[in-house]
Amino acid sequence: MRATRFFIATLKEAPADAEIVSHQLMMRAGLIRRLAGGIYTWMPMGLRVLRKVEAIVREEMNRAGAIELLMPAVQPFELWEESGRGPKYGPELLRFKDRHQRDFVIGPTHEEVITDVVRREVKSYKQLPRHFYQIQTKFRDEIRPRFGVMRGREFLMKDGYSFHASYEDLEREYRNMYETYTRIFTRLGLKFRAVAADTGSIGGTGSHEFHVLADSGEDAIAYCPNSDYAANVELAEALAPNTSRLAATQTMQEVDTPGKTKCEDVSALLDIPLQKMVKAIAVVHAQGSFALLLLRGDHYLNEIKAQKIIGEFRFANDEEIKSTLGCRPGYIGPVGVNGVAIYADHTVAAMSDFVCGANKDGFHLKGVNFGIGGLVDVTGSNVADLRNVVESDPSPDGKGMLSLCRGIEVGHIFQLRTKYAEALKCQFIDEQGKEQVMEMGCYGIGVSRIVGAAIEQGNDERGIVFPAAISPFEVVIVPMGYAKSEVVRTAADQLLNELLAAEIDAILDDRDERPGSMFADWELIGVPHRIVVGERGLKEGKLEYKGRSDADVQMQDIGSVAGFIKQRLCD
RNA sequence: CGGGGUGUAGCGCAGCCCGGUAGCGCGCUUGCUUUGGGAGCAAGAUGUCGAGAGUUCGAAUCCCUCCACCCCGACCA
Repeated sequence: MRATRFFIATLKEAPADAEIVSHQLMMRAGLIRRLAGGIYTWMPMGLRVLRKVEAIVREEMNRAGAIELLMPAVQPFELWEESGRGPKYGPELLRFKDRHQRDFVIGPTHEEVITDVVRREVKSYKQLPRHFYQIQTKFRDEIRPRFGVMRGREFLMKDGYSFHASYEDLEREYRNMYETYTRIFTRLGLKFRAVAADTGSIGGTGSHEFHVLADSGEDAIAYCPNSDYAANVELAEALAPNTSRLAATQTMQEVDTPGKTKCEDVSALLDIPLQKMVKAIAVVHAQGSFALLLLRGDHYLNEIKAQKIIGEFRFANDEEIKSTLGCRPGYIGPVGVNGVAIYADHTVAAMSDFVCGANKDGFHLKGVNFGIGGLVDVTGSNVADLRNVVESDPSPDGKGMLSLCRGIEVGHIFQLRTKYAEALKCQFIDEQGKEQVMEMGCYGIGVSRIVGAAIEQGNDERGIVFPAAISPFEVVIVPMGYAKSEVVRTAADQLLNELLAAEIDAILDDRDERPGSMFADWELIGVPHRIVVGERGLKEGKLEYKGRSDADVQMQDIGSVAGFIKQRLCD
């Protein structure tokens, strides 16, 4: 490829609406342009990246035995009524009517359509198992599209659906996909981690998310460095402490803490460690009853866990707190409250001689103990895992301590079991001639999101640092004075031909720009390898090589460059 | 949807409070010079000031309505 025949659309400044680095860099490098909220054009440079990701995904899916097909983006709404998902999906499902006033949707996912295909085409156990997948544009009318291509409304996704005669076979395919996804993300050159995910109503161990690790990721992940345990912090279990509660040694005492409404402030004022503090969070149940959730001073509430224990709730507002407890938020405590349910985190239940709010503005209590002086003891179902795990909590698999990191969800595999097959009557005849409902799995990869995630993971002050596998070009040739110097022009043209002949995806920047702006452009775009052709080096029969993240250049003999690059790309 | 904010040239912004000539930087066009890290000089082009209605002799500026976009919260690849 030659730059003058391609389309390079770099920008010095990023549009103001691009918030995170990957979005800014994708705009600046001319990979994408915005059409409407959450809807982007993939410019030629960006499309090359997208296609490379797609190709790797396709290759590995095919190798894993999945069969590609392509389903319509437009689906009749009836199918969604049949599966019962129409109402549940709600406004995220983009609906419209055709000229005959028939209801249609633009597909946000394809469980219904694929199940409809399979229920019509697959009748016998002899045709099972089958795994169909497609790489296709989806539309989800997100409440808040943001982060460019990472949470767009229109996006490219690989979605696969497998059908089985037995649960055992579904499990086999699930493991197959776990391994396939691992291969895909490895080939893409990304740092990633598979984490256990919520399986909702279906339960079991049947769901994993694949996260690209990046500090800016939206999800917090807890993992054990000594084992393969990893889970979304939303799910990661905080084990109950294995030490039992110590006997009380102090008597309860009111202390003056004017203006100190945060655990950290009270801890500093009283010179008592945060780990001896208890915070109480006031919530209101769906039925209207009040409850207090007790957490250690340095821990944070996990709303998902709490919801599972106490049911739907919302946070109490200031007036409700005032009228029920008689104080402002910041001074809430569990002592002397009547008719208010108290739920304690495991850690809190094992505490003694602690500090908490006095339910009186400007005061806290110290030397507080469960079962003494107006504080009921907490036992049984009122003690639960209510908090987010923190760094160095014990790993639930008992193999060491947890570490935390952040990730971007780019893949999700799920054992659907018979949820859709049942609703849509997707059945087959088994060996005994009996009609059975198929077991299903589904497996998604956010293809366009991967591009954003890769950039989020690989960038520096100069721009994108692409893994070679998905860079728009593998090598760029930057000539010094292409228009002026015939030696340079000849050498550059010849090198381009050599690289292309060696099946290296190379581009020659023949724009005759000033060197500075060519260097800046290609560093912004993130091409991993660069060769400079200049009269200076040519005199000695040498070309200059620099890797995108290298500190220095190195000189290579003109004849050995193609081989050298080939070697680099294999590393 | 709730809360906050922004719409002025392709991009980044000033002007708005206090109404009166539409402005800056980058980019773009032309010419000359320059050519190993986003060049210099000179000359140009580009705007329904988000849309509509209103107040006024006069509105980018004040008032109202709408629209779009962004940020913070509940979803997901």
